[in-house]
Amino acid sequence: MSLRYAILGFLSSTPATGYDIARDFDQAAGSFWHALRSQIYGELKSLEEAGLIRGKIARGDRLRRRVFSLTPAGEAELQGWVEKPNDYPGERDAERIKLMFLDGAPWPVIRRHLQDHAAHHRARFATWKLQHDATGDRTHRQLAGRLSQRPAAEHAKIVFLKQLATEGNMRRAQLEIDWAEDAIARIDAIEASERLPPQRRSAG
Amino acid sequence: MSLRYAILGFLSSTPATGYDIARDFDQAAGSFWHALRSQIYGELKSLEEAGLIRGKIARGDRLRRRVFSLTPAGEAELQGWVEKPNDYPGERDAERIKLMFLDGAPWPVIRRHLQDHAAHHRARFATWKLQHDATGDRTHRQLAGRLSQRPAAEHAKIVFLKQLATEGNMRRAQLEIDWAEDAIARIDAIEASERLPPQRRSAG
DNA sequence: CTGCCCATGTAAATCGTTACATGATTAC
DNA sequence: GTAATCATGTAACGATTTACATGGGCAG
Repeated sequence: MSLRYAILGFLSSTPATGYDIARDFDQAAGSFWHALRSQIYGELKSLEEAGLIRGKIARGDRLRRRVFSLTPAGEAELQGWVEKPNDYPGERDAERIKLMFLDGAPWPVIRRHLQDHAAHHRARFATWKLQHDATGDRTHRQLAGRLSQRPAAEHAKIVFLKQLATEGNMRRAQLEIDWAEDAIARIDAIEASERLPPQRRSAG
Repeated sequence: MSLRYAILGFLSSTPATGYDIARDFDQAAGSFWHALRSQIYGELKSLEEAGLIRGKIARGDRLRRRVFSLTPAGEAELQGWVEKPNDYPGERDAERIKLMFLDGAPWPVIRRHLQDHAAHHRARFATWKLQHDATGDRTHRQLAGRLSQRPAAEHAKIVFLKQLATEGNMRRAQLEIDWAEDAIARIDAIEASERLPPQRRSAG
């Protein structure tokens, strides 16, 4: 059900077309909830049928783009949802399964797995950092829209929460990098010791 | 597709019935890939049709339980999969969406959200630690099965990788706890300063 | 007038959850 | 005998991915 609310959240910052949402989702609410165009259009349809959003075609728009915005019911629905305790999904982590069952593979294959992992999270870190910085200096598009419709007294809180979220994700990415690099160092040590002929315990 | 491989991985440690898998999944391969009984039975059926596992009813078993084990094709399929680079799924994190759009809620509601988050991950940490310790002393059931069918020379590697995985998850859980506690402390400070009458900058 | 981006969808298939259905065995 | 647990599934629904389909506007 979360896509529903990710979209409501997006639209609570600024009205947008389905295309806008699909295009910007990965830099805004959707950076925490990935979704594809096809799914977004479907969800918009169902949100409109539920009366939570309304789509209007600006007169004179030749492309007949439908610009969606929240209805009061939609605002209430979003607010009700965010205040409900989160229910955490079960673990689903293919990377860990691969790692565990790589125990029949040679060390270089395992090292590669961990290097890929670190590389992936270095890229993730960079994109979270961009969002974090763009939030700090208020150049972030969605954020700017949100601030513009809220009293100045609330701005600090809005920025604080958004940065709390992005900061947490930066810390997560950094942890994955550190974990993988630690693991690689330990594997280097293991491999080095395996390459030596078996040693006696005494140094005599 | 990963459930398929989580099950293949499970069965690569020990033969089991669908019921066994469903019961023990959360302490074994399934601790990294949550799944329900109904889905497991379905996947077993499809794995058997694909010739990757085989189910046998032990003669004399009144319950006619089907004990599944990997075929050589299944072993090859698993090995091929784990060595392929992982493709990381898009972000899907309802907690972060809630946090961001809690900016219209009072601080106590936000603090509660973060306390719940910390509590959730304290529980997760504890279960990962149990697995990690049970791996270290070889009392972990699935691990014991796996070790018993592999040469002693490989045991250290098998334990190392499993502990690498559980250790990583412990670190993740700890990070979430730290992040939430940091955030709560910052909110405490904000609230304390908000409760004071607006202060002038000079201390005169 | 051609290729690219804007813009909106539908269809089919797969993956995952929730609810339902059934029967055997074991402990009390 | 009856309740709990063992054991195996099916059905319906919802969420997600992949592929397909269509047409307008704009720059060269």
